[in-house]
Amino acid sequence: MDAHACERVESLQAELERLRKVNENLRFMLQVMHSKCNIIEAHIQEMKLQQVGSNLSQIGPYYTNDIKKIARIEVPIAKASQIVVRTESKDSLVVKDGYQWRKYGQKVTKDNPSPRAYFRCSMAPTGCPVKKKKVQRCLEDNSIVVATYEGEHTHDLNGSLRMSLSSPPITLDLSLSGSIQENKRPPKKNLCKTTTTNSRSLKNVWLH
DNA sequence: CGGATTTGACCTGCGC
DNA sequence: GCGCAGGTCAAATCCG
Ligand SMILES: [Zn+2]
Repeated sequence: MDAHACERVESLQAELERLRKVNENLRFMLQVMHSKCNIIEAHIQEMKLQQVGSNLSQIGPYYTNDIKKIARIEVPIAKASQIVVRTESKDSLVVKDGYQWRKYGQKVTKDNPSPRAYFRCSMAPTGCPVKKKKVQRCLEDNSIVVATYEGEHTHDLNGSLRMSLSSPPITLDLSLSGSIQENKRPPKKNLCKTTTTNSRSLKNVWLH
């Protein structure tokens, strides 16, 4: 065996690993782009519906079915924010993001082989209109989780989690809580906090 | 013992 | 109406 061959094999393995990581990042970014596209599509729909609604109201009274439809379609658009989170291949579908959620359901969907989990805020009697939906595993990459939040908390993240900020075994929360504390979710801005595409700091992305 | 999770049952909108 | 697909409820169970 030449040392040449061994060396070449090693370098090729290193290259393979590097490319694997690159591929991982690209998958993540693709997921982010997909989510953004969904959001843009939703906005276009909303604008269309507004136009149609105004036209119809100009023309005259229309049926309550249409009103119900429009309301049902428009309401989820109004209050929905997504976050694309990269986890470290944990099965734990239980998200610890600084708030405390209570899981109330889980269903498998038609298109996604992995189930979708539903959460509610643990402080419902404290007046907290929230609904949370979460689906994981973008069909092959089990390290990507897309969480969709609906509604906003009225309470701060008191009452519980004071996680260590160093390196907890659960991977996906510290950067998230930081973004919550800092970004504070501007109410009507399309700004997405995308962590830089540098090398490893690509963790999660807030979309709105 | 109290709260969270699990998980099948149940409900509801929607298309046929 | 019927059936499907997705969303929610609630009894049972788990876990500290
Ligand atoms: Zn809350």
